[in-house]
Amino acid sequence: MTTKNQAENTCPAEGLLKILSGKWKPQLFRFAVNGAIRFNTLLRDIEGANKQSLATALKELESEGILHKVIISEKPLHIEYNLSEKGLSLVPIFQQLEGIVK
Amino acid sequence: MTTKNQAENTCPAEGLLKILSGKWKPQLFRFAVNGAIRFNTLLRDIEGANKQSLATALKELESEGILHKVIISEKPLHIEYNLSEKGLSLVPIFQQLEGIVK
DNA sequence: TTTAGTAGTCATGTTTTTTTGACCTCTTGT
DNA sequence: ACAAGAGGTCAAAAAAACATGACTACTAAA
Repeated sequence: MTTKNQAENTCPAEGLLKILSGKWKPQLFRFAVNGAIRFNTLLRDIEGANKQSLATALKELESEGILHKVIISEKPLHIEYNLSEKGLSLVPIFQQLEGIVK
Repeated sequence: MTTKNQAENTCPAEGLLKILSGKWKPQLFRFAVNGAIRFNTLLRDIEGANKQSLATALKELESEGILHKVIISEKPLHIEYNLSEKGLSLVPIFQQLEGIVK
């Protein structure tokens, strides 16, 4: 008995799962769901988080097209990260996952 | 501006995400979706996989209630892992994820 | 009795991820 | 001029995840 020779065996969801499960990523995602997020605010609000990891996480979520980096050129010029379309499409998935956890 | 003081900040989906994203886990899951899986068969069929990691992955998926370990006391006695109810409920989530990857 | 298959464990080593702490740039407030 | 906040980077260390190889126990066939 052989478990189907799906030799070329890369689960399509795998990459996305990895991206979403890195340290701090789920939190970042959740914060982003209810509004734009900013670096130093996150650093203050997520206890235990550190610059480097947040920077990496944001960069990865951005490069995966889940967050958009926006430079707000106003009075004290700052940077915001918003959920993209792709990011939004993940919301129901998180909700389902939360439903399953119970 | 403070990103909502959801100080006690554990994303409910986080644990599940982590469980699903460990090495070989997505593959194990996929194999399990189309039928019971067995240790040595997996070891042969998943190229690159090693005993230790498979054992750990199976154990974790089992302890999370995603797989059930079944001892088949037949002729040459062996062990099978099947998707549980919880495991089945993850199937649509994987499908959605696959739809998003594109 | 030796070999082969199933289903692992254990100790160890390597690799990858995360964390720490120092440093940098730019802008605004005092 | 200097401090303080925003938004980082870099090198190095610590921690977590993965891989390797040796070994175990049981069963069955040669």
